[in-house]
Amino acid sequence: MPRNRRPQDREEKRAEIVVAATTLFTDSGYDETSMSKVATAAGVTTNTIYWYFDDKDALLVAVLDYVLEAALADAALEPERPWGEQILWAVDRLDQYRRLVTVVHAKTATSPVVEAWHNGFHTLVDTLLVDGFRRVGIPESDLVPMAAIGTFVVEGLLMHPHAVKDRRVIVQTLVASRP
Amino acid sequence: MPRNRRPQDREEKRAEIVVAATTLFTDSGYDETSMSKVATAAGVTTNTIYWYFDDKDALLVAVLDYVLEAALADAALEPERPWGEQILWAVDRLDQYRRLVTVVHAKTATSPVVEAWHNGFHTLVDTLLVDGFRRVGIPESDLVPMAAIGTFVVEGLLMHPHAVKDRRVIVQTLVASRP
DNA sequence: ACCTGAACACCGTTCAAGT
DNA sequence: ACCTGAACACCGTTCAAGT
Repeated sequence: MPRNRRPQDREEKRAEIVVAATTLFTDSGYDETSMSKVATAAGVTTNTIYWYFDDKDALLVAVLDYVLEAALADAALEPERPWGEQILWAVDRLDQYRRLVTVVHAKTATSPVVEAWHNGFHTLVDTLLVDGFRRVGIPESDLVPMAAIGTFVVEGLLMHPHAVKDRRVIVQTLVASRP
Repeated sequence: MPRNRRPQDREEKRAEIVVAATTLFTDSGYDETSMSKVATAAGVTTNTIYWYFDDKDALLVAVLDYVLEAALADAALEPERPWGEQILWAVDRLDQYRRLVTVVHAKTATSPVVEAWHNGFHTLVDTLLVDGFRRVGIPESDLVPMAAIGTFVVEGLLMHPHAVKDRRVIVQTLVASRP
């Protein structure tokens, strides 16, 4: 058995746990999903999870990484769109992860590892929003506050259910607004 | 002992529990505060709390009501201000309750009683924002999406720490924006 | 290196029993 | 009506023991 076989297996097993946790966390919620439920869904024993992850927070971060990576890969395949459509696409794409969005904000206050992920996520989103607003002609001096407002609108739409039509009106109003 | 003495006592005892829970929930967090900690702080036994509240979620809602009522009473005492200053005052006033804001959003998905409070809160905030934006001359047709954006900005500022100065720039950009 | 059975301390909640 | 002691089922996490 070659030496590089093992790490391969380890990654596969780890991934199975992450996939199981993703489904449960997004559908039933983080607090509502016990480690033993994740274990059962992944076909392992509860404490086996602790061989792969430090604790439940670390498993959450792994789920967040997994979900974000998939969304970014999807985004790369998508055609260029008008700026408003781009934002709406992202909101639609992330809509299924509402429960992750709320739990990240709640856990950020107490879990350093979740807080770190949250910071990195906001840095990424901020970069994307600054670029987008620059492209539609927002003056350089207003880009930072506009990106902040954009972030809050995207998060707000993810945290509060809205009809697809209402989302559209809100986002169009946002991208059409000028300070 | 007159018959109306009892309800008085009951309210006092209930209020003591709410005050104790408010401090603990806002400072240490909801999940991090056990019912037994609330009980100790309030000088009662754990299960006495269940005589006054259905469960931990109901206690959270009582805390939310208490905190909101105090903030509204404060607001009534405040002088009229320019629209942007009004929003900034509210953000400053509610800043201490960041942890309540995040936990409300997280629990809304699973607790009907928290969800009901959350809905009521948004109805209230929406009314205030529509009025405010109308006063600064936003056309009637844009009031609804602008109020939604305003809500998301206020919540976003409460959920993400910002320097006071950055808050000001963001809110000023918001109120100066026109679709 | 990887996995498990059994335990630990703690949690929200309940309930029979007291006054 | 109000409060308690004691219990219940469950939780995240640990650890000695196995392979």
